[in-house]
Amino acid sequence: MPERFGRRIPEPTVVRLPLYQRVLHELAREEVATVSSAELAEACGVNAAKVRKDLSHFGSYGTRGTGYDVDYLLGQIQRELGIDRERAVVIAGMGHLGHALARSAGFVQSGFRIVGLFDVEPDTIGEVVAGVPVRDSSELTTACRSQNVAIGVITTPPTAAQDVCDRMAKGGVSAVLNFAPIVLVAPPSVHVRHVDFSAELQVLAFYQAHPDAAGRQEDHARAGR
Amino acid sequence: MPERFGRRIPEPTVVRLPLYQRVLHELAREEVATVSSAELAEACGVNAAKVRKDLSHFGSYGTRGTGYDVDYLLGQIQRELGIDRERAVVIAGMGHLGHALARSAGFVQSGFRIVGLFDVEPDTIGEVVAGVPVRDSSELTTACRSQNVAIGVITTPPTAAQDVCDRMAKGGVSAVLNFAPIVLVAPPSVHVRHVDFSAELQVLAFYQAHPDAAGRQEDHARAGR
DNA sequence: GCATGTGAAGCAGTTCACAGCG
DNA sequence: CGCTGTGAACTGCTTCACATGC
Repeated sequence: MPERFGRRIPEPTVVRLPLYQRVLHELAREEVATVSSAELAEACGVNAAKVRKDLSHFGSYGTRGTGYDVDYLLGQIQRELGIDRERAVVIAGMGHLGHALARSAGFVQSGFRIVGLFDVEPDTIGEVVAGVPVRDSSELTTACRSQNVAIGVITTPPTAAQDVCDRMAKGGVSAVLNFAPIVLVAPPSVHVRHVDFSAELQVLAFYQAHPDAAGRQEDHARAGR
Repeated sequence: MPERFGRRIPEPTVVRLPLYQRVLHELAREEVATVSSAELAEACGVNAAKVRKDLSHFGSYGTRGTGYDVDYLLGQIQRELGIDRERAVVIAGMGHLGHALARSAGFVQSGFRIVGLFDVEPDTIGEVVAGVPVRDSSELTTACRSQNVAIGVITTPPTAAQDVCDRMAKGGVSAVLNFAPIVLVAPPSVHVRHVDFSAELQVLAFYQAHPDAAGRQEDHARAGR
């Protein structure tokens, strides 16, 4: 077992945790009691050794000869992901994407609660989306501070994104999910992740233009069909 | 120079190409004539050596002592990304996210043209979004085939995603961008990329719960502020 | 002189393969 | 006997450092 605390988890492992979480959740709903690393790997489209190595970073949760107890493992992963405690989220930029995210089920499901929506358009301000009123972006910093916001989501146009990020950081937000196509500059205390649709499309386009250099398409299952 | 053709481009490099493309596009608009790898790296939040290595995979586009010609380099990258030719895209699942993507500027900008929208809800079918009528998902396969669709975008609920993916694959689509929280199984000829909002949030939550094991937050710039 | 292009070194994550244990 | 947990080997990306060339 790796020395607990001071434990340094590889980022690829962290990124796979939500995947394991979702699949285990599904198995739990199907009342499956135990899974082997091979079965879990199959369902996640990854390598079995990777699953075991990933899980081993957090301790020994399995039983040799049997596998992992689904409920217990699920609980451990959720604990690692900090899903037990609820986190306050704000969304800045209530265009189509902001609206879509505000109404999305995925947010609420995993302990994320939307406590604020922000925009600069007078027409949009005041509108109520998913039970939350849209406020003026100028209130962003104080709102984040007073409502103890953990995560800020940026769905503004790229020109406004840096400003909004600054306001969030100033309001004490320490994690930002950025959908604007721009490289954000943030203090080291703020963890930024970036999602870029058109970049994803361009990557797909690249592989279509270069079917030769496709490399292995990840180890995801892709049964003949 | 690496032997052209048979060239195998590392995936991390491919993923950075759209980033370089966007930043170069910006520089071109500002009428900047040349960039050094250091400047481009700074703007992209990556390491300068990485930029040079990435670009070197495609040939020698720079001038020693000077840097890279912005317009020329931009053109080369766009050619590599295959942005020159227009690609037909369909979106399946016209919920809030599907609507948002259909109206998104990012799609049209980079040579992606939406030629079809699909859903199963009778209320939604027939609606016209961004000038494109929503059709019944049962027409997906034939529509993909007849309109020579290159890329399929899946924004359906998770339960419908695999079915929709199968229909796309059957219709000759060779690239899929999946927003549904499910692991898709597709034939090897189909390249699948996955975007998962709530997974991203969970990753952020993990790092908040473990500020110790944050690792280096990428080499992205994060000036003191 | 200055910035590219690139071998070589370094490092991180993946995969193997098997000892250990239920 | 089966499956986990993990050292060791491997693979591949990143970073360094410098020769090369404008």
